[in-house]
Amino acid sequence: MDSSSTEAHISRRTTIIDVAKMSGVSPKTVSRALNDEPHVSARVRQLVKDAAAKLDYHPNLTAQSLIARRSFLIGLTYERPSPSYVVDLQNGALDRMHNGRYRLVVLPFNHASERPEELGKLLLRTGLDGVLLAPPACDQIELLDLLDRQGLPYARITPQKDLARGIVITMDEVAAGQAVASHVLDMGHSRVGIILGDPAHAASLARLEGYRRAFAEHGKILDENLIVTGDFTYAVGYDAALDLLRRDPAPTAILAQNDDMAAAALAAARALGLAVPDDLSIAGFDDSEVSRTAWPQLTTVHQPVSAMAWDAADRLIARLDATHEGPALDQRHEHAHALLVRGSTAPPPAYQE
Amino acid sequence: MDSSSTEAHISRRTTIIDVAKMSGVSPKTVSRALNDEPHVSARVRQLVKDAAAKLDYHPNLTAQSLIARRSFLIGLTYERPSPSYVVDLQNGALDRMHNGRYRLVVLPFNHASERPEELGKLLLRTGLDGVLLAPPACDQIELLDLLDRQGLPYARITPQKDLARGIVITMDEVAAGQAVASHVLDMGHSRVGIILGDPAHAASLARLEGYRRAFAEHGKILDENLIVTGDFTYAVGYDAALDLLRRDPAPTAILAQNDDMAAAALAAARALGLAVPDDLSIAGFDDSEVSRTAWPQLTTVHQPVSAMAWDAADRLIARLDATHEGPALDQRHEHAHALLVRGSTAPPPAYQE
DNA sequence: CGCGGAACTGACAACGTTTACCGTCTTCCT
DNA sequence: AGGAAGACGGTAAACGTTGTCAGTTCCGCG
Repeated sequence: MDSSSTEAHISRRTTIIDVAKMSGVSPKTVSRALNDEPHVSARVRQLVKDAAAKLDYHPNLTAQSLIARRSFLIGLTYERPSPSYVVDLQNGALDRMHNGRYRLVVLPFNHASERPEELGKLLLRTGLDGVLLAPPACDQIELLDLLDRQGLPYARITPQKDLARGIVITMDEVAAGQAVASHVLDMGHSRVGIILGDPAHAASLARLEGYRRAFAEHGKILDENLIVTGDFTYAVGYDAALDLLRRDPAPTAILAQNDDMAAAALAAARALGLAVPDDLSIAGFDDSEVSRTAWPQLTTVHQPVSAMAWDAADRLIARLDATHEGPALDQRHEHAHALLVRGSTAPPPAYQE
Repeated sequence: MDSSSTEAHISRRTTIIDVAKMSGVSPKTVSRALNDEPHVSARVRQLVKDAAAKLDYHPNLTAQSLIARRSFLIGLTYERPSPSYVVDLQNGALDRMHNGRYRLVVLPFNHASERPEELGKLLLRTGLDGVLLAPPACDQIELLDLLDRQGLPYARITPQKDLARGIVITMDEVAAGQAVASHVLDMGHSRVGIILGDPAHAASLARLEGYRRAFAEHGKILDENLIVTGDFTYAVGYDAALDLLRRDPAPTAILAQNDDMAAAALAAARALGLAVPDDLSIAGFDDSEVSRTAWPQLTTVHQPVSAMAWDAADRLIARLDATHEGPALDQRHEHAHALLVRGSTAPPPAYQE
């Protein structure tokens, strides 16, 4: 009647002993055969593998971990960014781990900057072999100190500070910011509103620095009053955009530091009756899904999130699998950004014929 | 010079033995003290805790797992759905596990319907205690058979078939489909185009059944020629919408089976010069992020993904933590949908004054 | 002053696998 | 025939923790 009652029986998982008995060899030979070690004849190896298959035997990972002194768990920690960013990170990392022995544990953690040691405790408590640190955790020096002290290896994805520390996967945020700003300035815009991301992310300031360089390069002045602070979320971005657009005179272009906030600016513009890109140009950042599903599609900067996560996982795993005498691996790798010009940017109204 | 050379030293993790030595009691007592078990005097308990804190001691989870015969790992498997759906699932499940001993391992797997036993092998090989199955894996009977045979507990999120099997968290997809279709029909639409999701997801057909009921209820005919098949992705949804909108006469409303495809329909409508909702009404499904960041915001059906994932994790954990003699828990839980009427739907052109 | 019982503590085995070391028995080569 | 290399098994130990059980201490009470 109750299907769960059947499993109340002795449902002991099959162990290596069972396989040994079935194939008529010693447990140790089973181990050797299944792990493709030498000193096993082809006949016995096949015998063992058949028996294992028939019994649906899967070696107990926990026991293997205990003896290997590794959990084969890699953590990924991030802080409420946009869903597509998270998924890109995960997919990149998982793609690298595919068919490996490692498993990916997700560990979102908010407000890492305010309580780094709490995050550190979480990471330690989780029993990881290594951890992938996305912004802003990758820039929490206190956290890095703790991890170093406890000997937990980490790979940092797009950190902005202390770039000599640990495995570092970067993108030149300054150059990326400069590229998108130059694009807008090239088209003739001068009054440019800026919606910053979360100030806790060092990337926000790096991108702003890029904007400044573009302005300097073009001999134009970046109006500090047109810089407002967001936090990478749509809701706050919407208010920030409304704030900017109600200025007099209003900016003719808005640079948002991620696509979600750019999409919010798009909505704010529509609410005020402004056409994009004819009345107002909007550029985002990240090349996330929303930049493609928005209308018009957003001009943005492609951030190779998946590729960086892949790389981070790759180097972290290389580090974990390295025999300790091996030569130090190069710890740093820089990825290229790419400006994607789409439909949300155009010359300012005055310039149109 | 090379910072990694320092860790080549004996960086043995601190064990319970170290704590025992430091506090001058037996390892067993340390274990008891730290786990807040009885039979330890307050004095000794404090002594041990102090020593543990001073040594930054964290018990080895692997060893604990070995003896508990549990890995404290819960898997989540899903198949390339929209990022916000994945993130909602994860957040819901993680929210339940917060501060528990369980950890969430993500296991995306594509084309589960074509090779269920491969997915099963992956789940088994990963050493999980239990697994959360999102669509369409939750409806792969072959997979459920394999998991049952191996005794791996699972919770199914919004399955459509075999609802008596395992832990089942459902939403009435038929009723949800009926609700959104009724909304559109109520406003006076008759020529309604439909963009189905991936046919491998049983939910696609359930929602369609709901549409049919709404049409029947309103005494209207659902034109089978206006049903096109998508796969839940934006790109395919775009082509499907273009296909529908080029019919003569074109539909005055489109029901898309998820928000991504609805956003694509929005873009397709704009490409053809149609205004939404004045010329064309569009409704989505899921209440995902894109339904809020699109413009106009999409009328959609809220699917309580996070809440369902929370529930799935909750019941799965209850099952895992249950002493085997405990009474059978209720295995089924149904969540309510909610129709969200937003800006993308309005009466058809002929009805407007 | 001794006794019963509760409270506390520790020795030992166990979880399932791999590693180490050594011994035996084939097999095949010269 | 002698010898060497390869194949395999036995036994023991290890990984770090907790369950079992027996032992010790401490207390109040007769």
